Amino acid sequence: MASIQIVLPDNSIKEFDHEPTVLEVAQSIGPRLAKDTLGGIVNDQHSEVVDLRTQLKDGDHLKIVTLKDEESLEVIRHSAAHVMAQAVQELWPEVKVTIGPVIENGFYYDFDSPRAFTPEDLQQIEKKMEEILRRNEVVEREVWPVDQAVATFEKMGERFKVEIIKDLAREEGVKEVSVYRQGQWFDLCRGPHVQSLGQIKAVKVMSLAGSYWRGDEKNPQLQRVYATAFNDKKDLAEHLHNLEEAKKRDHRKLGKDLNLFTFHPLSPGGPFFTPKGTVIYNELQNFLREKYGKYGYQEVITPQLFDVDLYHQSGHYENYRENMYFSQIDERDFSFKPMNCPGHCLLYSADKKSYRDLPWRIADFGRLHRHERSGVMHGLNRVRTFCQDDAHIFCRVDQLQGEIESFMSMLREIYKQLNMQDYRVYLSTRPEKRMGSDQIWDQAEGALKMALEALKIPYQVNKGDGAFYGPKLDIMFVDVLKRPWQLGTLQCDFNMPEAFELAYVSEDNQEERPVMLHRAILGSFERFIGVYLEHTAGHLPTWLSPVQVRVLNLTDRQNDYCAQLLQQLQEAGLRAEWDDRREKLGFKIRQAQMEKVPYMLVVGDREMEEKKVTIRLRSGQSLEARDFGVFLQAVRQEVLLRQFNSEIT
RNA sequence: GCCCAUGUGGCUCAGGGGUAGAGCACACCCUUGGUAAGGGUGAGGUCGUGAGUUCGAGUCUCACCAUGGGCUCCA
Repeated sequence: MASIQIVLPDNSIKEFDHEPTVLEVAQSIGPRLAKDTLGGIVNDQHSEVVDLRTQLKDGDHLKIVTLKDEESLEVIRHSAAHVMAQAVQELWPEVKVTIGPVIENGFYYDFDSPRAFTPEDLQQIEKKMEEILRRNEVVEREVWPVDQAVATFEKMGERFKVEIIKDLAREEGVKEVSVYRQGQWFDLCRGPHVQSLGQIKAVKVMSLAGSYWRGDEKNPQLQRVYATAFNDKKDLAEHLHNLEEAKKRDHRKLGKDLNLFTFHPLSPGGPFFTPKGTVIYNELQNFLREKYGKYGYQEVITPQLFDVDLYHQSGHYENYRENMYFSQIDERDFSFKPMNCPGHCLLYSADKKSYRDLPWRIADFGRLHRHERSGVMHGLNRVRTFCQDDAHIFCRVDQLQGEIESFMSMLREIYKQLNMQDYRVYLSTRPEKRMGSDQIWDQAEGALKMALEALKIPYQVNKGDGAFYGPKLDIMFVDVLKRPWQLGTLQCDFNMPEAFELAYVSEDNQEERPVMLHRAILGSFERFIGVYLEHTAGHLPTWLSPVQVRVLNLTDRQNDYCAQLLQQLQEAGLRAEWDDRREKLGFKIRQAQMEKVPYMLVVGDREMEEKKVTIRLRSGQSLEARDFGVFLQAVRQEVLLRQFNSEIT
């Protein structure tokens, strides 16, 4: 018999007289390894883990996955999802199962239950899961013909499973399906799964939520139980700790604690920025204005309210009405603008444009209103009124690449200055349903690609994910907690210029249609402030801090000196305060710390006599006393240059 | 919009049928204090809104409003 060779990561070869499973290979290496085996990675395919019961072929490269490997989490969690489903059905046999996939930090299972689960039920589920894990049952894989599977699940009343199997048979022509059995309980599943349930060391049921069968509102509503599983108790504890940390830097909490913004029931989704929050808002706007100057943009102001006819022309009424606010005045229908582009098109055609006017880059900090569905609002991240750092560029097709490059450079510059170094770029290309000729799409997609390549910016292609009116770039910012946020975007638009019959006169005196680029870097000020607060945990750079310097006196003997300092700080354009309350230094420091004031100037008799200040940073570090003028210069410089980190040490 | 949870002074929360509590913040007084809370006194709430049950409702029931977790992850 021909021998079957399996290649291990160190390039050693194991030989078999038949096609072995992953587990058999592990057994051939050693019993300890076999015991710990959770799956395998075959031929290094995107580190996708296959079931340990998978049969290997001659010449396969195999990496055995054990508890020690990151990849094992997927297997553990997948099996833990089955354990949860089993636990729920042991507790409430009438509950039907649907699906239970692994997600980013855990897994969930969607149940069809006649009774809504309660928070107490979650604890019960967790207890039952632990009980099942202790039984340490062996997990077995069985392969059933479709007919048998349908009949079995039908008899059990598991209608969702039946639907899944029938769909698989119909859409993918599947003839048989795999079933995993643990003791009496079994579930239809592709795998991979553990050898025995005792290999799952740490589980935690997290939360409860509503969901819909196959994610569609029209389908029956299911109950989703979120949970997670880890390789050991320590990792689980660490994960829970990280969640606590994320909670601490939740922008809604910081917004309250730092007194930056608030909400009122009379304007759901309508944030109020306090004086302090408004400082951040305006500073960001000024920051962008400075960049606009550098990159050749002109700022414009356009109306808030438009006759609905505008939105018929732009197509928003037909496609976006659900999200718009309307108002009738003098028997005429108006709508609040949900975006700036239609207004900008009107402004574009207010006068005759020549090719010499292009590219025409106009920026607008106009307020937008979008009627988001009531259940989707979330702090500053999703609101109903907001302001984008929006701009539109009208240009010729052959100018596209240059404009895209310029945009990406500007984005890179801004993100770098804000210490947002980690971001990903996605290029979405033509969808099935689209407008415009293939030639225009070729040009636009080509321009996007060439611009990214010219700047050596790595990107991923989302094939077919573009808008019907043009391809786009989406920029996902990844924050310090590794969470992605979509902030920046650049979209090519062939539709709007068409709808508004925009034109320019070319060199040879022909009327030509410009291309329109929609672009934003921060997204919206609202969302950006939310994201940035979480990214920095509220430790905003000095130039964005509502209070930049606070003077703290020890006794009222220093009052005159402190008043002088305050005046000089304010005259230098800094946002400075003097805490002149008759409180102890420790108390004043505590307060300034909690407000995350970047610089605390401690002034006692010593400082006063030597005309110095002692600086305390919000990091807790205390610096030695120095000349006030030197400090003032340094802070001014830091603010002027909008530095992220303090140079004062 | 849908499912579940929550809503008590500015903030964080306790109280679960007999008519409102704490800490912080706030005001005043004492304390002049060297790097994250000195002490005292006081003011402040028709307990999200509306209806119902009850002799009596923050407390139980229902409706509404708002907020929070989700509704994208597909055997």
